[in-house]
Amino acid sequence: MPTQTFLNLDKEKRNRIIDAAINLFAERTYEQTMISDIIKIAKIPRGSFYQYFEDKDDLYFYIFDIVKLKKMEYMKNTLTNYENISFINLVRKLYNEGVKFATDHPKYIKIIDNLLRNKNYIYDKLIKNNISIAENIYVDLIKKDMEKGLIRKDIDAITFARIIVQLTSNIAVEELDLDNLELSYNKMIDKNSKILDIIEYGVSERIN
Amino acid sequence: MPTQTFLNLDKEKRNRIIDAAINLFAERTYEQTMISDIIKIAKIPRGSFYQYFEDKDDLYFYIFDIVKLKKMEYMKNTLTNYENISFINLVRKLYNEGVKFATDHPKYIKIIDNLLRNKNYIYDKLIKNNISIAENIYVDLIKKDMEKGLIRKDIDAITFARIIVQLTSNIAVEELDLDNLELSYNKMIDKNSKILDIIEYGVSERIN
DNA sequence: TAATAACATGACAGGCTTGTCATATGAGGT
DNA sequence: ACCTCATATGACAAGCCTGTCATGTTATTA
Repeated sequence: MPTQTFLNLDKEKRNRIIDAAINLFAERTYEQTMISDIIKIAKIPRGSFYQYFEDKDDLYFYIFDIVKLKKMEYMKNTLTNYENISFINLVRKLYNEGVKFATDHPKYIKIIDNLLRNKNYIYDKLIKNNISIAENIYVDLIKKDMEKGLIRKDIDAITFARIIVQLTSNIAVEELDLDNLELSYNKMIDKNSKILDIIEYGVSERIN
Repeated sequence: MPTQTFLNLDKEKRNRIIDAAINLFAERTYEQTMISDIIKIAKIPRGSFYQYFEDKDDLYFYIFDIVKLKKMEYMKNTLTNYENISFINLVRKLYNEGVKFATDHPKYIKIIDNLLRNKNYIYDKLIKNNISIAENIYVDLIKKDMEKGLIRKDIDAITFARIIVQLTSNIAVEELDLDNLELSYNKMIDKNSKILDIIEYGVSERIN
């Protein structure tokens, strides 16, 4: 948590620091990003930084919170209202919302991507837990769809949930090209749809 | 490449260094592993290390080569002789051979895992290229199976290949428990089989 | 045995980072 | 004008790591 001093800062200065951090964490991993770089770009003295944040972790968590909140804005609706939709279509929707978020806020998605690519203690703190929560929710939804006959009952729900987590958390970002966001958007949407088509067919009730 | 001096070393000393490196690279990532740790465990002076290897990269590449060669031993047969087998069954076979390798040489698979989890420049050098080679081979095989009617023709071959790469390179290791290798083995084989069942059905020709 | 080549050794310089602290500056209230 | 509290500042200590090098030590060969 940033200090009160940081929160009291005038907006311009605060944003200078936040922007510098976002730009750097988007370019490099957590370890590769040095406080020295951040203060150089944000044009604040070293001493000030430590008056605003306890340490690098403190800053990173603060920035990641901003990213997370923004991503939630895109998914909130879907996540609070998924009763009347099949699991696969829920995943489709979330995926597409994620893609929209990614192209609207490429730097934010780069930050997330850097975190996912680097499974250190920060990853453990910020992601690991959430993934297992997601997995559990997915398993429940999959089981419901099994009852409804949308998914074969001989599928292993946990395995299926993990396939989804695995595929959704990684593949999309590879296509993100900062210089051509519109093309990236279309590519990602297309790819997601193709992946989920295969999966959907793979788990659907066999027609005998 | 290690120096001639290193290769001239008596076996005991050479193995002490190799073992120390393997143990450390299995426990920690490349960046987290310090030369100081290696020489402490191998019980050689700092100066000697630099008489054997140019730097940390040099040692790492050497160790990784050992790992790669060992893994190849397990897959060689399948990889040189995959004409009369469907793509999905090839993947099944390779996957199961990978699992055998993993349980026979848990430290080696940990080294690979640490590399896959940390996408830095070492990853780029050692893995990235191979993945795209694998992808290309997969695409060819997928297309052949499409001709044979084993895989639906409306599947996007590249997408399918990537799904396979993605799933096979990541999921298995999560189950590896060094304290119970037999159980791990069974779990991994089981999981792989379940994943590939879903995928196989997902891409197979629809029966109308 | 003497000379030469191969190998061993650890102190040390150099580079980079983080976090601290004593001091300076400014803003608001009385 | 003065005092006080909040904020600003950058030099610096301390830590850590890498790679080098001058100097021993051992092996080999003539």
